[in-house]
Amino acid sequence: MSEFTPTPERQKQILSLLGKQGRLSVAEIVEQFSISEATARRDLETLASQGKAQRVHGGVIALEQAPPELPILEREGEQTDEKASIGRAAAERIADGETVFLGSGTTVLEAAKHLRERKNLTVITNSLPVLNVLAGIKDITVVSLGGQLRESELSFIGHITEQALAELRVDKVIMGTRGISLKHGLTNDYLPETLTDRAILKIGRTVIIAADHTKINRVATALLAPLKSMQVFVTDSHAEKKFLQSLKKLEIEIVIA
Amino acid sequence: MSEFTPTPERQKQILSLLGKQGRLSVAEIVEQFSISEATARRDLETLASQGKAQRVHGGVIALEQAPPELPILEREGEQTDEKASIGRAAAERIADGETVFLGSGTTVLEAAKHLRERKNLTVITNSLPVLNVLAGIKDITVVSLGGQLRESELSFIGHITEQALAELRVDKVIMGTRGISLKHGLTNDYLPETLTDRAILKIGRTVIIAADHTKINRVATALLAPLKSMQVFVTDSHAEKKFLQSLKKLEIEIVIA
DNA sequence: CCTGCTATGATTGTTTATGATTGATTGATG
DNA sequence: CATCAATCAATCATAAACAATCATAGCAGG
Repeated sequence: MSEFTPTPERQKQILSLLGKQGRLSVAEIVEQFSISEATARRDLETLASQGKAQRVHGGVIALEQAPPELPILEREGEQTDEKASIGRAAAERIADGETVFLGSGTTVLEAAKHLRERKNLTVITNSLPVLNVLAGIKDITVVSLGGQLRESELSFIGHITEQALAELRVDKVIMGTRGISLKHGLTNDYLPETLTDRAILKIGRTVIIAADHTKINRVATALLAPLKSMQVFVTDSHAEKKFLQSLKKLEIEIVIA
Repeated sequence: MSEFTPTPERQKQILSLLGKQGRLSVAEIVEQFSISEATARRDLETLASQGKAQRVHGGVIALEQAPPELPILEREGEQTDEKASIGRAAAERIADGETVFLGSGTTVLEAAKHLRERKNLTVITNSLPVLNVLAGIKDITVVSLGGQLRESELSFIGHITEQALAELRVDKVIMGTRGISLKHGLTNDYLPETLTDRAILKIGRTVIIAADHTKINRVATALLAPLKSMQVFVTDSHAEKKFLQSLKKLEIEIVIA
């Protein structure tokens, strides 16, 4: 893979780290990015001059942010790189002209970002962030399931959601999961969402599950569906080989992002 | 390998690679396509000048798609002050604990902003901006009608929307309008939305129409509803007195923001 | 065959990003 | 408030990346 990290890119990463941690020392940056102190300071100087961070002796601190950090936003940032490439790989399974359902979660959101250049696409979703990412894009018809907005995930669930699902069919479904294991299949951790998610799985001919390696062999509280309800599994290169082998035996296609 | 690749084709491939990796160094391109650095740079220059990639020292990075300015956002700014105070006045008609429907449009969006501090409120909406304004707020239950997203207004319309409406009833409806006249009543300018809007008017016991004075005596293309289907009209102080008098005779409550 | 055009690659001097060095500044600690 | 280690700004050196220029090869049209 490319180790090429241009300066603006690195500064963005610093900013993102800063957002997560609230503050960063020069030393931390030096270590994290393998750059000299001089460069680290120059980056901080740049960010400070752009008003994106506040410089202090020894490092930087994040600016006070007005909008309350929503859970889904907080979670963004963990395994960011993996999630981005998984999302990208999942998006590549979608062709121009198709109708696709996108579920909630940060990985799926990454996939949505990469669908913006598709032509003549119809996207159905129950995720508010996905709606925002795809709203107003030419050549993409966006359909939202309605329903009650679940705060933590910013996704719609409930009776209205399921009623809307009953009217729709799609070529492909891209969903995330909280846990995937050979024994328990796909699991979630919020029961009311499970009913909605099950309904979603049924409307697609091809189900693509996108999940980074930390989800593997993990079991969340609510059983969602057996493994065989998915056709494609997209994950990152840290995924345990043995697990992937077992999936292959179940005739599930494996994509390593 | 070693196929001849015409220049535009190669540039497309570079773009596609960039989409997958997020960033590309000149060196990577040189290697991948067996071309000289000069050519690689020329390609990147071309792509950058077309706005398809962002050039940085050492290579390029993928653009983060700056969401195109949406019509509704552009429209924000006209009569901003009036709309803000109309929105506030409309929001004041809503009490803690009520269930309210918010339609689309900038004036209603202003009302939504002022509902954020209400307790135990249930808000139903078909407007994406309203969803975003109220998402994740404690003490507010947010319910979205689903449906097809109408680009220009960022509102949901269509069959799914109306189906969801059939299941819901609210205490109060706050809506905007494109035109309001004594003779033609409330009018809109996009026919498919009209059906949805009519359905919305039916689910509320009290209908509050919020519209600045420029909408008065204006007639848009699609007839929406007669004046008597609204109970409260909120407008600004520039509204024509005679018009307001006539509304009062129809037992419509007038609120001047 | 020539002529002009385009894409390319090589060469050049210039600019940029970076890391090292140095002496100044800071702020913690006794 | 004096001391000292940490941190800093300023400067310089260097290697990588760059833009500009020119030369060449391939090709189209006359």
